Amino acid sequence: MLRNQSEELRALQDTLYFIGGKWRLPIINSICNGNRRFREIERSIPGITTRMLSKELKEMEMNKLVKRTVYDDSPVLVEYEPTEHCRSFGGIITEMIKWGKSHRIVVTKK
Amino acid sequence: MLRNQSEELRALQDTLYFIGGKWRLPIINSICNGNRRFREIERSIPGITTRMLSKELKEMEMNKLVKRTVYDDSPVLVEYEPTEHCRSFGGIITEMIKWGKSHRIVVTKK
DNA sequence: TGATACTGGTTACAAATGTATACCAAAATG
DNA sequence: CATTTTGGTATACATTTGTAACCAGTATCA
Repeated sequence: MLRNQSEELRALQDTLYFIGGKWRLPIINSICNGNRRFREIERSIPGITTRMLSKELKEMEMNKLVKRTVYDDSPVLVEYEPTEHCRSFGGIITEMIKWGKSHRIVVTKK
Repeated sequence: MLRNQSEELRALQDTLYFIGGKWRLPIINSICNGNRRFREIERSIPGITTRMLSKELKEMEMNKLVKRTVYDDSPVLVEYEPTEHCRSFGGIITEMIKWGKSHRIVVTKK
């Protein structure tokens, strides 16, 4: 065995820790696909609630995954933009979309 | 925009649903790396508890991700083997290991 | 001129999920 | 004969997630 398994496992667990729950990646995907406003992102992700989106966006801002800008026109306008860091999940997301597409029958059978 | 975004999002969410919590992928990884026995898998994943491993393995058996065999020598010997389905997560795991390795500094800084 | 809906969220409570810890019987090891 | 290993289970507790209502400010519609 040439690969360092425990190093790989640690990298895998780090990534999973960073990705966290079930909403982080869909949100990253939505924002990277061009959605910018709170309700726009919310509507683009079936099943998410205001509470979870709000919570995730806050954490993602702290982790420099998104940049939050408030335009103080009246009414106020809030915009979320992806950072480079945010886009670094592209490979993982692509692989997951690929898996989901080719296993759709299996998943929906349940 | 040529890609079908809502179809991709659905595929992504299906995959996330299937992967579930934070232990499924490390377990798949461990078993695909050759670990076969309960305590062996447990020891190979830092942080996991007996309860979570037991719970996950049960679900994974139902979802045909692993094959559980009981060899009734005395003492009893239980073996978990990966199925083809299990190995289909290879691409996702590889991408996650890649991400974890290249972002280690960022993650450990927290 | 109200009534309704949309903006970006917050709050309180319930349900689900995860963690910690102890425990089990049978067999092997020291 | 005491400890360790096997493959787990049971119980209690903590954390996370989901449900639902609500908020002020503005815009839209009849």
